[in-house]
Amino acid sequence: MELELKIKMNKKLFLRDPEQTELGKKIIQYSIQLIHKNGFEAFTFKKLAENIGTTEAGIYRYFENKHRLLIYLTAWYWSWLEYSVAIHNNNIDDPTVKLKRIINLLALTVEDDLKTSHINENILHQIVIAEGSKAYLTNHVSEDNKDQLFKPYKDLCAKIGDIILECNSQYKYPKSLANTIIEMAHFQNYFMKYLPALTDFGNNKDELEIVSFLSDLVFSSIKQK
Amino acid sequence: MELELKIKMNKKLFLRDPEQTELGKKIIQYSIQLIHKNGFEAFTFKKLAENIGTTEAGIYRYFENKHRLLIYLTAWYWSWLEYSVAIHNNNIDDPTVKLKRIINLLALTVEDDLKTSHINENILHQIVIAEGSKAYLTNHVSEDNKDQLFKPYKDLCAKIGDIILECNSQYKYPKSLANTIIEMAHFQNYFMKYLPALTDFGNNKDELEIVSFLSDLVFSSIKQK
DNA sequence: TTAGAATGATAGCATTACTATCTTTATAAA
DNA sequence: TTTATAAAGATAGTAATGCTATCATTCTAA
Repeated sequence: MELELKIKMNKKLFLRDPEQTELGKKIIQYSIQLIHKNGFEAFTFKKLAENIGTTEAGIYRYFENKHRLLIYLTAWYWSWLEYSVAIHNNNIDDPTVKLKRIINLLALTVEDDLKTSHINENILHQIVIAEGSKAYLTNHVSEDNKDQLFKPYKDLCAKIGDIILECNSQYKYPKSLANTIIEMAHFQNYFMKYLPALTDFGNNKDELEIVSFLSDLVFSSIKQK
Repeated sequence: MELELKIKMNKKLFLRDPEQTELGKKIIQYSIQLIHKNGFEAFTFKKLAENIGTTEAGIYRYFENKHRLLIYLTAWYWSWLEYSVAIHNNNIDDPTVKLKRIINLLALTVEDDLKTSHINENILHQIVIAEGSKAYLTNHVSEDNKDQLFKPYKDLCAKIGDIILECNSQYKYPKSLANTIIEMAHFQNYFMKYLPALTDFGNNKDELEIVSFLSDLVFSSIKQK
């Protein structure tokens, strides 16, 4: 059985839908590689075009600019993660267990999903860790937000927030705690790798320690007094 | 009584010390204004030079590039905040009180410190909220870290971590919790302003709610079982 | 008075971030 | 079979960005 997974993306994210053509898929595939390799600042459409074997103008037919492409990639990732969370929490009733699984999904190394042949989720996860916040930390965040570009991120936060409320319906900050889990899963991972003095995880660089930290943080917060 | 406060900065942050000359101080002063106004991406040395009434090449004598200037500004801010924390917690014994005051300093609107005439701390705080993480979210974070460019941030984290341990010497993640407080104070502020659906603070946009959220998060985590 | 440091003025250059246009190729309907 | 039309290729061009270099001027401190 061979399955293929397609995520429906907001049309404002692109000029031409990259999922619909071979070149489009290559743009996604190679941009993930390149951004991961050189970082978002050093990434240009010219270099991407050279890697793919097409022209700069060709890329511009799909994405307005590299920032839009970054938003596309992160939005795709959050959508995929929400789907992934749904799968992993299927048939689970205990909200505590659900929350723990979410923390695992956020903090542990992601495996490549074979149902999306041109997207390497493992690398995309690393991009989201290192570059993800740049998607919304811009001067045009409000306009982008009006265009619903951050909806997948918000949706995931909302879902996690609901599970937090399932754990404790009295807890006052489910959404803020949800985005704290997400952001901190990524920040601790980044700090552990590149600025280890900022964390308590020493040099063993074990992602399970991040899970422990986050679990402790979350469950002590939402447990009833 | 008129006081002046000077913060000693790591020499690798600049080519020529901006605190030593009039032009240098103007670079700091106007870069804060411009980055705040247009965002870091749209900020260029050319525009800065035009605003100051000097030339692009003149700015390059002080800073290697705009990213170094951003690191300088954030590093300066963290140093100033550590000093500010020290002042506010002077003569306080109860570590719980100290921690609460730190959360207030991080999450509430900062007032301009008149002891630093060319730096508007209120605006700089807003820059650190919106652009601060870009200082270390780069491909050259490790080299920059070797040059100690992030020391002020680390120092502040370490100080906060120590106070967390004063509250509960058994708590396992003082440093990670410290950077969580710092980052989340800023992220919640940013989300409240620009992506309010992500938070539980509704439309009243009261920074005191962030203080409540963070206090709840921190003190439920470190309270002994 | 004179050497050194800082600044001003100007030039130049490779790269980036696009936009435009024209041609070719593939596909699918008339 | 012809004929639209959509996608891609090829090429050019342009303003802005991110620098570096040089030479002249001013200002200050020995």
